[in-house]
Amino acid sequence: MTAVESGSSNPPANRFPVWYEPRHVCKQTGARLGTVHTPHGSFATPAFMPVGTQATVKGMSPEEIKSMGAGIILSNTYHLWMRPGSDLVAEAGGLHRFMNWNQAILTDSGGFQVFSLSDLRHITEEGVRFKSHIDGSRHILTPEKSIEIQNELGADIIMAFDECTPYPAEYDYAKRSLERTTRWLERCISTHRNTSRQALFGIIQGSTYADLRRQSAREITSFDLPGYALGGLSVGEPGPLMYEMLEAAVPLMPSDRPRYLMGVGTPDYLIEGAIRGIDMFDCVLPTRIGRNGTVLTHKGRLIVRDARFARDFNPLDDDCDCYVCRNYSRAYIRHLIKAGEMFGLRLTSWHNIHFLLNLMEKIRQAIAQDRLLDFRNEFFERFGY
RNA sequence: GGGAGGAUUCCCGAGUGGCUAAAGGGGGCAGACUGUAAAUCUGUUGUCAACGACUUCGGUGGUUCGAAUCCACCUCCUCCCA
Repeated sequence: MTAVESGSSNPPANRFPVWYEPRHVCKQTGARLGTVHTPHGSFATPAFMPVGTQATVKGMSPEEIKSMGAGIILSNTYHLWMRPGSDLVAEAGGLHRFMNWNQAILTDSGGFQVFSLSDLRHITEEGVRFKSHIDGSRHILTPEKSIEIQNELGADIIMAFDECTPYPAEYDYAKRSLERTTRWLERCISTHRNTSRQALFGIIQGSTYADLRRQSAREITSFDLPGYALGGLSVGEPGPLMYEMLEAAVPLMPSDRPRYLMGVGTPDYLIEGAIRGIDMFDCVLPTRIGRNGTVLTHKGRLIVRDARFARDFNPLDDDCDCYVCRNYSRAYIRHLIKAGEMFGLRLTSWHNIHFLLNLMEKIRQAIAQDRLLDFRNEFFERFGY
């Protein structure tokens, strides 16, 4: 349960463009409260990063995302490479200017697309050959190419090109895959040009095998990088198995660098991740389930599209003070969704993003007060875990 | 007034003697969604005491072992000619 702090750094971490400033460690859980500094502002951790794959958090304006308290968002190398092209983004003055977001941005390397576009790609030691999901054209994404693209895009944090291993994975495959991800990291590091403005994070793999997670953590953290991530989790494995992997890997990750758990997640995973020493999370969940008619509430998920809410004039969550809950009812939002009105999708996305950002704020407060375990129990009591 | 074509399960629309409770859409209902090929996908959608039974394809009456499908008449709708 308690994340072990280890590996104090000798050189100061703030020699990187992105660096972790510790604030407090929860006496009850070992969870970390901190601040991550970037060339485009700082954000408090543990932090949730809304996902804006195609240089937009679907349905939301940057101003709206910012007003909810997000200090950093994600975007995606593969998708921006396919369309509109990283050269075009560079010509626009970089991703921040292109999309009018002046706070921090993290770009994923395309490693997740190795996983999610598995029918359209082939992996070799050199890299990954893709057939474009847009027009079927053939492309090869290598560690070098991914970093070149990310250098052009200009995000504050860029990710190493990895293989997001699917679940379940055979032990031998998971081992070979993680070792290749380590070799790819070396190539990413030697390609990375803009080291003064962009921080490259390495990604720990190892599937659901604790010893492989430890092996990967040792290999990846042997490179002196501004931050480290855990990938290949939350891809279908049972929750307790993911927690086990965190407990295996996190203690091997340096305490003076941000730790990022990729692709997570649900409220319970966010809390459990924070308890185990994670600082950064991202997930498409709030926007995706929002567009599909589901909202997060303090009492659990609620499919507001369902008929039983047709005449429910209460807010989505009676314990929420977001713009949506202050102004609109379940009945109205259900109506918009049933009628195919885009505003409905915006409202559910809005509320869901707010819900997770607000949850992170509560987690940070609980850490500051050394009561994150109590908070977890109180939250789960109502949320239904 | 004459001629032609239609009426199918919530809607649109296939089906033209048994394999049809009836294709396919839409709509409805429910579920899923975790570094976004997702405003997507999946299931379900006559009734019931429900591994079986019953009632359905405008109405009535026939033909047949058997009809949504064939025949007769009736009702309504659309189109064309006067």
